[in-house]
This record gives sequence, structure tokens and C-alpha cells, in this order.
Amino acid sequence: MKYSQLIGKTNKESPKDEINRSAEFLIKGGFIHKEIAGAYAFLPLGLKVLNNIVRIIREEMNAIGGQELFLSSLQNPEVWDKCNRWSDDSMDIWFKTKLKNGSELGLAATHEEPITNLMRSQIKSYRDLPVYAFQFQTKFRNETRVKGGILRTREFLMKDLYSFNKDEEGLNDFYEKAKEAYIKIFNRAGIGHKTYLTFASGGTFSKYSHEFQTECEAGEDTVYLDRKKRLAVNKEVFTEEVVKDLGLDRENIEEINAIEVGNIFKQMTKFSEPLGLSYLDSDGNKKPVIMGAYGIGPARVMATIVELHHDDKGIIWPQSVSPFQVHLIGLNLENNGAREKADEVYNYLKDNNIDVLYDDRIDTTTGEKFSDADLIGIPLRLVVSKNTGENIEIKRRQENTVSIISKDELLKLIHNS
RNA sequence: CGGGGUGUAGCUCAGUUGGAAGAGUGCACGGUUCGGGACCGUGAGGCCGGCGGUUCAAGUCCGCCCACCCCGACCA
Repeated sequence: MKYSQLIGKTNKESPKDEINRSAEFLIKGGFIHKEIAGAYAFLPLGLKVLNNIVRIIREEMNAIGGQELFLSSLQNPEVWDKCNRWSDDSMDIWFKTKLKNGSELGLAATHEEPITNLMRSQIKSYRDLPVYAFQFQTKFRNETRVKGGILRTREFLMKDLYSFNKDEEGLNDFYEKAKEAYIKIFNRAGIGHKTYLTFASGGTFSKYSHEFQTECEAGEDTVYLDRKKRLAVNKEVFTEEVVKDLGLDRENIEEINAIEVGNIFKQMTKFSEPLGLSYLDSDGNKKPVIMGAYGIGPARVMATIVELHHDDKGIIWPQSVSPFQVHLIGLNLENNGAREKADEVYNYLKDNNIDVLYDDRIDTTTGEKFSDADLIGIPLRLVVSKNTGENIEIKRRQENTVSIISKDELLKLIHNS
């Protein structure tokens, strides 16, 4: 991709209102655009990052047997009514709308009811179980207050997986698998070292649910962390009894701010019973399906990555989610053949399937190009200029030293990074 | 939803006592530069958040509304 053609130019000034570093850099760097409070457009750079995060999540969900599907955003109030969640008293974050004929519709705040209802046509027998369905879908939540750029919005992409088992044992097994998958996801996304399994309120049917909380100043959650055991407890359930229950030592517990990047719930029969999702076991007995729900917000993960990986100049993407593998800067492009030389390197990289952002701007100073590269945060920076001869300069975003390498060494170095 | 703050050029902002709409940056054009946002000149760009009021006269004063940010409450 040639930077001169890219939608989403960097801005020299930081946005006026954004306090969070992630919001500041993502807007300034041309990754996202605020449409209204709590609703953001993703520009090409931002979408590439988001898609990389989605890809990681998808791979890990497939690996534990998830099947991807795609539910609708417009929802039928009837199924919600059966679970007593249509009324604004029970769920006050609804966005509701109407058909031309006046009947009401809901804009998906979550998909538990619709997926449960859908599965009634799929699950009849114990032979149909277990089954695991997931999707990446937009959620609409009429939050009274949004916060921190894309950390908390009213419209956001969510990966939600729903598990359907014939008994609690099956649910528990899968629940542990999902836990492991989540740990892999956050490790691959570069935030695993600061992400902790956190005990949270379990709701009606189980003692605890689990959240994945990433330690971060910008986080809006308060959790109590045992760093050695890598276990945390959300403030909302933090009591003496819970500390004892989990075998934690009060002495080792510290209070931290954290971002909730994922959560997993055992829902048991909370939705299957009211919606009539049941199966016949081998004895012909009708039993309710045992469910669980597993969520991750990719855009929130994206913001969290930025919160954890940046310096004063900008973002430092982990290679796994970086919008491009390398950022190629051509300098002095208007002088004797420099353009041709830079183009040649660009084409060479593309021909070898390297995803490259090529700063081919002519009337742009060196400093500006370097500053933009620092802001955008692609982990490998290449420079071709009159000083580099037949070679290429390479520098890692998080390091200050440059080295000069030959074109032959280039591919190997990129693949090893 | 309670409290606080802010709305003026694409962006960041100034605008005195009510008296001709401004700067920097970005953008376009011309020229000098060319390895860390360099410089000179010319130019385009405005519903001063909206509605109403006071006044000879409102970006400026008054009222109502809207939007955005921050703190708190809330967050299956």
C-alpha cells in the first residue's frame, strides 16, 4: 500500500478531547474516526489491525471446536420477552426501533436469546450435543456514558461464543478449554503478560464467572490481584469469604486498574429453560440444554494493546496484529533514480508476499516521514535513500539503532521478526 | 442520571469594554531545501454548535436546547 493513497492521514495535533493514549494515537494516526460519542469508524489501518485480532480469535475458537455463524442485528422482542429481558426495567441498555407498521424491534445488545431460540431447531437429541457456535457481530448498547475512545462504546464488534452441552460436566470441560483458548488469544495479541484470570460475579446459576482483566491505568475496572498466582478478584465480589474461598493470601493482594478484555459465563439453563431448548437423552427423557457464553471485544483488545505498547511518539504494534509487516520509507524520491530504487524495493517485498506500507510521498520532509512511522507503529521500518546505496536500512520500532542490510538478507530478517 | 468543563477555518487554538472574523498548522500554486515535522511568497478555506431574546450594533450579554470531554453512579 502506498501511503500517499491511503485513506487515513496522520494528524500533527492531538485530538482535543481524548485523554486516553489509545484514543489519542489511534485517532492521530488515522486508524479510527469518531462519528459520534461511542461510535467509531475504522479506517484502513484500523481495520487491518482489527481484522488481525479477529483472525487470532477465530483461529483459537475454531481450534476448540467452535463453528462460526452470523446472527442478525435486528431482533425479535418475543424471544427476549420469554426471558424477561425485553423491558427497559430489566435491561436498560436497549436500543429499540420500530417497523413501519409500528411493531417493536431490538438492536442486538447481545445474542443469547436469539441463538438459544435458533438452536431449538438444531438440537433435538443428545446426539446433537455438544455444539459450539460463535460469531463476530455488532452489539448496540445504550450506555449512559461512554469512555476512553474505543475502550467503551455504544456500538462495537464482539466475538461471542455459545456452548451447548448435555450436562454440567460437559460444560465444565469446555469452559476450561475456552479459558485456555482465551489465554492463547491474549498472549498472541501481545497483552498476555498483563492479563489475569479474574473471578467475578456469577449471576443466578453459578458462584463465579471469569473475566480476563488486563492491568492498565486506563482501565475502568478495579480488581484485586495476586501477582504470584496470576489470579485476580473483581472489586464487585471481593470479600473476605472469596479470598478464603480462592486460597488467596491477603498480604499478596494489590489493588489495580484493569480493562476487561474478555469474559466467560456458565449460564446453565438460564436461557434454555425459558426458551424451551431441550434434548432427549438416551433414555428418552427430556432435559434442558446446559449453556455457557464467552465474549471478547476485538476493538477493546485493540485499544488495550495500544495502552500497553506505546511510547511518547506513538504506537508500537506487536507484529501479530500490526497493520503491515514493514513500513518502507523512501527518501529524496525526486532525485536521480531514488524513486525507481524505492519502488523496486517496494515491488520486491510485494512480490514476496510481504505486507508493506510504502511512504512514497514526495513533498514531505524526512522528519515528517519518520514521525509518522513512529506514530503508526509498524514494528519494522525500512529506509531507502541516497545514503543506503544498494542496501536497505532497517530499524525496529522499539529500538533506536539502525542497521544496513542487503536485499538478500531482508526477507529472512522480516520472516524472523 | 448527578457534578464539572468545552463548542470560532480540516486540526489545535486566540478573540480585550458589545463596534470590519484572527493565528499556527494542514491544504493548493510558485521557489529554495532534503536523514527527525526546514524556509520564503501567493491563495482557497467561516451558519463563531442551534433557536430565541436584549441592543443602533452580539463570537462577546441573557434564556432554552444540542453536541463533545472528564469525574461519579450504572455496566447481561
